[in-house]
Amino acid sequence: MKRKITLKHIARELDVSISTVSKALKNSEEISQDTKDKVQAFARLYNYKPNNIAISLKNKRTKNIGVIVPDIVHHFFTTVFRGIEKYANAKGYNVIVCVSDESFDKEVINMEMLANGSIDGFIMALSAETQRRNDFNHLREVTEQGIPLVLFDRVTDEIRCDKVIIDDSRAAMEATERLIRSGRKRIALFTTETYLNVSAKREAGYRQALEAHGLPVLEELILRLPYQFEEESSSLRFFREQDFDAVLCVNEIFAVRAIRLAQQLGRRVPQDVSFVGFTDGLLSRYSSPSLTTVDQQGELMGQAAAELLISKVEMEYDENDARNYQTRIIPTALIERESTVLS
Amino acid sequence: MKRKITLKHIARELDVSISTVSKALKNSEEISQDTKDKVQAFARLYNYKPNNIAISLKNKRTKNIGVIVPDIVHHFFTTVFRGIEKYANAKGYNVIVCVSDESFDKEVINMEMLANGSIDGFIMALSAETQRRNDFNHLREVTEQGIPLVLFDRVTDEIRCDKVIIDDSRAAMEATERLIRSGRKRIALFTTETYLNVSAKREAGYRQALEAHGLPVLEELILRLPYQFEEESSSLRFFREQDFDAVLCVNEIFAVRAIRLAQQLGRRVPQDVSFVGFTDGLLSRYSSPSLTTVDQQGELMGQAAAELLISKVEMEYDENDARNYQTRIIPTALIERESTVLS
DNA sequence: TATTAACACGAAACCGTTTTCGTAAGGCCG
DNA sequence: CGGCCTTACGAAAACGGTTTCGTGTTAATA
Repeated sequence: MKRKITLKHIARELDVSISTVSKALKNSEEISQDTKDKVQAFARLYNYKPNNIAISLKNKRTKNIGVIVPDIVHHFFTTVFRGIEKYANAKGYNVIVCVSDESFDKEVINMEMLANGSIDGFIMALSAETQRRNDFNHLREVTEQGIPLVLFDRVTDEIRCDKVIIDDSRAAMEATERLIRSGRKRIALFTTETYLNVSAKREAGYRQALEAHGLPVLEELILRLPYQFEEESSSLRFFREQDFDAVLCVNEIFAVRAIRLAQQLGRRVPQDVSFVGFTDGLLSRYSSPSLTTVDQQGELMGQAAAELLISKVEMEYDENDARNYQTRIIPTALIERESTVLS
Repeated sequence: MKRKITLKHIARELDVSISTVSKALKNSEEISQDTKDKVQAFARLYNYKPNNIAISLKNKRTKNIGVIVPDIVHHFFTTVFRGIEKYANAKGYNVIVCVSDESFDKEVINMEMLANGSIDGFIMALSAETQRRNDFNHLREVTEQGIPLVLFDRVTDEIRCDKVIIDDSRAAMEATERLIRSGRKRIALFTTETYLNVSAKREAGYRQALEAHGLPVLEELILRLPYQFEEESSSLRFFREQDFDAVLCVNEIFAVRAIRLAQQLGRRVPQDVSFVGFTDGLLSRYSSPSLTTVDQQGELMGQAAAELLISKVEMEYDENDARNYQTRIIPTALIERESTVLS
């Protein structure tokens, strides 16, 4: 086993001091060319690489960023992660991922673990439970310590920090308008039961669109489903009891499941009922009929979040103090597919 | 901004030495109860938490594990990751994720970045390019340094280390037999064009099953598709020119796309053609007809990989040297859904 | 020849811990 | 009263780097 070689080893072997080795490897002016050549050759030969941990301790910079997401087996979050990872990697940063599993406690524990020097900053989307409890002390603690924080998608107004979101309400509004313009009159909304900021905003957009076009907002056409549900009884009942000609769903799973149900009940999609979802994942693309959906452009969000974070991390203290927090809004796009009739 | 407090601060404030503070916080016998109370109270008050980096440097243990996967927007890899993360977190480890993007170079760079002290061990699935080039020097380098390595799913025989895989060939064989038993005679195989170990093994299993049941292996019934393809022309041609009554696909995307195509061409699924895929993702579950598929149990794989790695990491040097490398085979299960006729 | 500047390098502090070892003070015993 | 053992703590080394500052040697200059 070839143990990792350190400056000390090189110094001893070449009979010079550690400082000389360190400087020689950085091509310092202070060191004679002879010595530099000797040291560099030796280092190359034994494949010397400085120890990241030691450097982190010295610089008080880890070149790691912490990402906390509610779930990782989730198309949207993985696309965001991809955007983060790409940008971070290009900037020489590594990414530590923690999954909160939608749990407040796990979110807190993970943050605390990472906040003790492991990372230079956080990028995160709040867990459902955190949003429900409205308790953000763990975030406040971190920002008060001067650790940069960027929130994305699932954000809160309670915390002052950089944020990256889509305009959920606007996207929902446009999606709803798309349905209205194609002649739909009784548009249902399938949303989540648990409290999520984004769901609330999408619902607001839906209501706005209906009102703006003089359509009544019918509460009985709003179906609230558990985030992860097994059987279809409640949606089935909804299909049986309600009369509607289009559905806006706050995610693609709701949409695809609803389409299946509609088809099983003999409704033609999109002729009898048309559907629009959120999140442009594999399901939207490959289900049949394929799903018209709001593309949240996760990769762009991730990249924007990483940009904001790293710029804050690398900023000198003075300018950082200016507290010029940004909220970046990533544009969305409605991707038209077979689940809506082309008007 | 409340800066992080260190042992030194506490020591200065309480007018004791750093060593005393350190020992007092660890409840050492050496320190009087009075002093311990004083120190602990102060530490709690100022929310002292030891600096992870300093501890890592001292212990030569980072409590980080490095995970390198070819892709993260990918159902199977995320389930594996979930398994890793859960187990690792429970054991007090954090996970640094790097995406090789199926590129050899990125894989090498990522490994080198992490190998210089950032992590205690690696869990990885090889990139397609690495498998094609058959170049594993970066892995060898890491293991020679004594850094534990666990390979999963995309593994190689060239490297001696722990491995976690499914029995791909057996799973493919069983899936094929399932089709044969339901009376299918001309079974096609849709596999990847690029060289992947797992695809090769699945193909072998497919061939074995046919031969075992006295069916001819028809090379023209094997379609090799690019890993990520846009348009369907080659599969379309295949559907037009070949005669088959079942298809085994090496992943769920190939399967779902093929099913769509079949339906568009007027074939009934599963009556005229039945399909079996690999990977039990959202697509398999929610497409219509839903897809019969081989569940690779990614979460179990991830957990097994993390178990193996952490046990090696925490093992004392002596026992580690025994070189008792394991290859764990995670059982697969064929999940029967609507794309095959129930026999 | 004395002064000085340039050169090339080393000593030491520092980042924040842990841990070994040394030691001052106090009490007990003979 | 001297020796010894506890008790309770501090000094210092160590982990692996970076960086500031000091210094010995040499060569150029006055």
